[in-house]
Amino acid sequence: MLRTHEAGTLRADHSGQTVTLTGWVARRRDHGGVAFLDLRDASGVAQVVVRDEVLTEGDAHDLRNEYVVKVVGEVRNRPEGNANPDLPTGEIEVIASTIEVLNESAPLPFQIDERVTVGEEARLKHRYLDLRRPGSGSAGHALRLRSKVNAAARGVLAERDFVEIETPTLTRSTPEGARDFLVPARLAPGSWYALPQSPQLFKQLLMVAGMERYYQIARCYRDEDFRADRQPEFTQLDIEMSFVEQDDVLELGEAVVTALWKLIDVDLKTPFERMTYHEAMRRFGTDKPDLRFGLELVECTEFFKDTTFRVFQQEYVGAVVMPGGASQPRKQLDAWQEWAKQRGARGLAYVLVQEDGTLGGPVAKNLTDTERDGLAAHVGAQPGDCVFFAAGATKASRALLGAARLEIGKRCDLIDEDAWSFLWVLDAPMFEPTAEATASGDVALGYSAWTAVHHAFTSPKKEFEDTFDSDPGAALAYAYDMVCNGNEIGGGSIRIHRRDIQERVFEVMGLGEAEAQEKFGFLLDAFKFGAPPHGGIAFGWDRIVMLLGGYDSIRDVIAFPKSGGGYDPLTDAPAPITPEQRKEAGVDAKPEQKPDANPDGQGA
RNA sequence: GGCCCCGUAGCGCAGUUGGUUAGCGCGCCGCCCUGUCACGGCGGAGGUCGCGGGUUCGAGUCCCGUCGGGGUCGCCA
Repeated sequence: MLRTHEAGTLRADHSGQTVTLTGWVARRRDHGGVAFLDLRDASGVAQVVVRDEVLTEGDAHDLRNEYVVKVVGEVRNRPEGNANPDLPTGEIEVIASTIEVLNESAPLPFQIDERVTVGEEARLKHRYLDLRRPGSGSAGHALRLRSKVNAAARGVLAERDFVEIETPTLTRSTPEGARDFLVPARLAPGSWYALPQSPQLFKQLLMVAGMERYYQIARCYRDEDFRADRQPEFTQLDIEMSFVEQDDVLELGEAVVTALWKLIDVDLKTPFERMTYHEAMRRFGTDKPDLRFGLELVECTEFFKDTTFRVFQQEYVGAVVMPGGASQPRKQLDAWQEWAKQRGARGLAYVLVQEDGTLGGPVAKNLTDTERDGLAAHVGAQPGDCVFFAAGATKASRALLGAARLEIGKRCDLIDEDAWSFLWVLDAPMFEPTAEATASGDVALGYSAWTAVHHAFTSPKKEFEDTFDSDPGAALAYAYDMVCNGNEIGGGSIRIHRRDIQERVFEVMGLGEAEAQEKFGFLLDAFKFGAPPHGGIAFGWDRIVMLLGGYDSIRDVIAFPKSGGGYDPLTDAPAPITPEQRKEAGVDAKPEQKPDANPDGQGA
């Protein structure tokens, strides 16, 4: 090693020792005859005192920020009154006897000092400098945390004899909802690999293979539009187990997550709270409720059963209360309308409960006396509160109220930012009407009235085994999501392992035998040979590290993330290819037209 | 794809109702300084105001378009 100690580890009891340090010049305070260098390495910072003669000898007179240096010197306690209590190494300093410049640094595009704010665009373009920035909120800290997260998960899984297995990243398009990234196959011009959206099918094959307990920290690829919590390539902790029931998977999931939160000194209570999908939708208007605050939705359909107010004569009427909301100025209430419209709603009806108990706002005068008298009590509103209503289709109205609940929680500061709320959302429906899916632009798999909510291999709950095809809308699945503070951080299901049930599921989805065989024949084939009952779960790894570290974006916890449009500001990828590459890759090759070829190129 | 916000020096930002030479902090360059710790002092360099068009006597400022970034809805295990 070029050094004997790491700068950030030096303490008063090193005093008197001669040490060799290596690192970067974080800052230089030159007083003419003596200069103070803050020497930074990965462990932290130590102050080095350099006399003018030593600087001259080391040809280090023009030392600038981020020069790489090697310092030999003696550790000693700082003179009386010169200690720096803000620094872990503040008791001591290193009196340099020699200093050697190992490398110079050009002037920086931005300052490494973590107290200086730098825009994300600049940081991503020079990510290697961004990662060099110290501090607990830095991207570099996030990567170190992430490494510990990986190790903690591996620890739990190794303890239980799980097998870590890598699956291909060049594969066939798998039947999940998103667009695939495609890679041309040079040796088969006109044919393409797809990058996996997840290792879903491979992990099921591994169960058929008798591995029994599989996991992988797996890179997944989806060609969709991005968000703060989405990247074109992202990471899942992917797990699959044989001979298990739903409770076994949930228990394992809790064990993994508990180990992760221990890293930030949070003890999670297990088992986690459980809630059915329907209950979550009814009470919170979402399948990933944030339970750090109350403010549940109130069903009002029955209450307004005989209403004369046309707006409320709907399949569903619901409400959410905004504490103290009655004092909002008119402008603010109008802004709520805009907010609702942005979400595709017509608006957000509201009633203001005045301090004297009378009701205000434009809706109030349309209500009958009985309705006015009972309303506040029914929705649990106090004088001074504002009651927001949504009326219309059940699903859309609840979604709007659920979003309003969150917005109210934020605006009224009802969310305890230090709290961690974990729960399982269980019993998701197996199918949703294709109309709902396609109306929202979804590409439905198959050609029937129903499409799978989770995916096509999700097992119906035992009590729906006989009826899921006669009444698909009512069928519930062994499907579960782990929710943390309103974020879905993991999800999975018990899979179908019986061929007859799988075929009936395909039938509900309108997927013919030939088409099923074409899309994932290799899985169906495998299932002929003694597929064990199995199930699993996948965790959104980037999102989990983001939550653990308190970051706002998953870009902060990815070493080299992409910006909007899938662009990498560091490498300038994606980039055009040369005509030669184009020819060789076979990008433009026309595939041979098979007689029964399906024109649908979506790969589901 | 829709909507909202942003784009001014290497970085972070200000720039009034459209008005003369576009500012501030940090950084950078030079000189000085022996106890500083986001050291300090003196001096200096650095700008196609994202790009294109328009309105105007005059545009960083107003209008249209476009590109880039961020957020959000759509979409997305």
